[in-house]
Amino acid sequence: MVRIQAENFSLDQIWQSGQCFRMVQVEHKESGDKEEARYEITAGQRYVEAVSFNGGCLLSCGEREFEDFWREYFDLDGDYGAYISRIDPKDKYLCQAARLGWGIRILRQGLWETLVSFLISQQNNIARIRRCIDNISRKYGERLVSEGGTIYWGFPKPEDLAGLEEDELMACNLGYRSKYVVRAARSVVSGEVDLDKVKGMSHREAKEELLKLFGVGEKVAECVCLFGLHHLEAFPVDTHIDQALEKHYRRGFPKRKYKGIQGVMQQYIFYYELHGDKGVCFVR
DNA sequence: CGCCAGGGGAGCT
DNA sequence: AGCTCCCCTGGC
Repeated sequence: MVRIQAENFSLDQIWQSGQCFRMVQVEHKESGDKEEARYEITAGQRYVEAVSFNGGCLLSCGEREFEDFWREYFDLDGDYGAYISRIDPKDKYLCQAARLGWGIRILRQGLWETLVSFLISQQNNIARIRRCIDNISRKYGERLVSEGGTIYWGFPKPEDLAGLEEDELMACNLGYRSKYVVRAARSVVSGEVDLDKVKGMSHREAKEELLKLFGVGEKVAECVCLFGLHHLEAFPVDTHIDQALEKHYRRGFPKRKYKGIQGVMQQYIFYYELHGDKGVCFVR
């Protein structure tokens, strides 16, 4: 077991931020002041179970596995306090958003995995996105067993999907997005789009490269850059963000002020728009 | 059954 | 840049 107790880190908020569709909340208890939740997290070919409580969380892995993978995955070396301190105190809206989403981290998810996830995300709701990804993992991913004996499925690799018919993933409930995923897999396998090269590119270059893929537009490309490449300057604009900008930033979001970390601010806003009305505010 | 929304995109002008 | 049309499911 590894205990994570860091400033500006909340597993619950990360889950609620909806950036990872392979993080599943399996239990949620609330009694008085205490709040506790259990999660199953799959990333790439790895799996871990987690319990969150007021003040931190526990991971079901050893120190070695944690240092090897999860520390980076959760972006625990990022200084989110520094990001938050850059927020303009006069921007009450953003201050409040960050006050609510103080524990969000931009997870460092795998590039291919993120690409497929957000191809599936378009015109789709989060519950179904999760189901879709679970379906393709079960059908085309590798069956693996955790140290604790839990069976889980790794994320299918491009080669696992490139040979399918374009509509074959409809059986996994992807709907019309099936051909986006299959074509993306083919483009990657053929080398038409080299994901390893994309990893070394600037944000502008990477985005341009991703936009070559059928089914990848502006919004999906920015999401892939933010969550799959950790380009913190990426600023995905979906329907929620668009509405928020309309309401609070009539002259456009002041990206200059937050140069290099616009993506973090985007997450605070996104989270606030989705959960702000529920009054969710975990005690620090 | 119809209607519509769900973290858009392609293909036009 | 803005507009239309389109794709598939699930909920009502």
